[in-house]
Amino acid sequence: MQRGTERQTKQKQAIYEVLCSLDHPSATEVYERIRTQFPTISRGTVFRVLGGFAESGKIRKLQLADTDDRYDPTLASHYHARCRGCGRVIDVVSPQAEAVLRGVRVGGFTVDGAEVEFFGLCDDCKKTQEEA
Amino acid sequence: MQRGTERQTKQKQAIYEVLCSLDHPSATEVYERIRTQFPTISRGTVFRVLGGFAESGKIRKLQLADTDDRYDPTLASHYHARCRGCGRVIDVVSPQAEAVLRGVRVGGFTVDGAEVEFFGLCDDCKKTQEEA
DNA sequence: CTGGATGCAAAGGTTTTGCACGCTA
DNA sequence: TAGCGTGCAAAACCTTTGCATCCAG
Repeated sequence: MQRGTERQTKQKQAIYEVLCSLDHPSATEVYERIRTQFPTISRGTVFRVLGGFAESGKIRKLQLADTDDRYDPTLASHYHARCRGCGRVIDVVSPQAEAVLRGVRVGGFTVDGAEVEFFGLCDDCKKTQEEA
Repeated sequence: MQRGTERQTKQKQAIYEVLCSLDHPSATEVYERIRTQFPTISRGTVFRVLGGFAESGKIRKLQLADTDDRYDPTLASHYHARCRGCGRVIDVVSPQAEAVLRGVRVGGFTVDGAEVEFFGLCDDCKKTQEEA
């Protein structure tokens, strides 16, 4: 009956820092990157730590279409836009959308949250596409 | 210069029917189910056919959080709610949310679509949880 | 007939797990 | 010192692919 005492370790700290320095990275990207300064860290640890952070609410886990899971250290409420061209993920803030979504009622179901993923093309990819 | 002539086969037909008879199934669920009436069908075929349907726009491919890809034969615009308890997926229709999301502008990005996933508990799971 | 569609099986890639050892508190 | 966290490696999963064969058009 002992409360899960979360322990502070260099690995956790490093993983969190790397996460913040990258842009919506996947677990593998964090792993690759952290490996440069922490050659012995294991994939399993990265997945476990990231998963733990997400579960405890310290970070967010993004499960977007057509790509592996990504992690986001930004906790403030926001959505995401994903470029169909380069896969880049951009943060989207829309208090208006938030308000409307919060008001949506689903029969036989109690809603307690919603995620939105926008699709489209970022300016760079759009330009490239137009040139072609 | 020959247009990709899509061929009609019993497998495709059966896969589509099974998809309609199940509730937002994953490719594996479709495979298991179809196997009862089509013992020799292969996993690869189910994935290929489902993927092809999705790409051609005949069905929708749902990539929801914490679960494998699911397929939805309903093309009319709608969103999805996923029960945290049993994982059940429920269709959600909200013209209002749709309208608002269509109006969202993202800097440096051209939005051409949006998906929404609601989270919560279905009545059954809510009841079960309250009893505990 | 012809080329797309299947079946089969093996490969791929991501995420999870079991275990023994190490290290934080 | 106790037991959570880590490293390592194998397992589990879902999905994709290569290739020979089959069959719809």
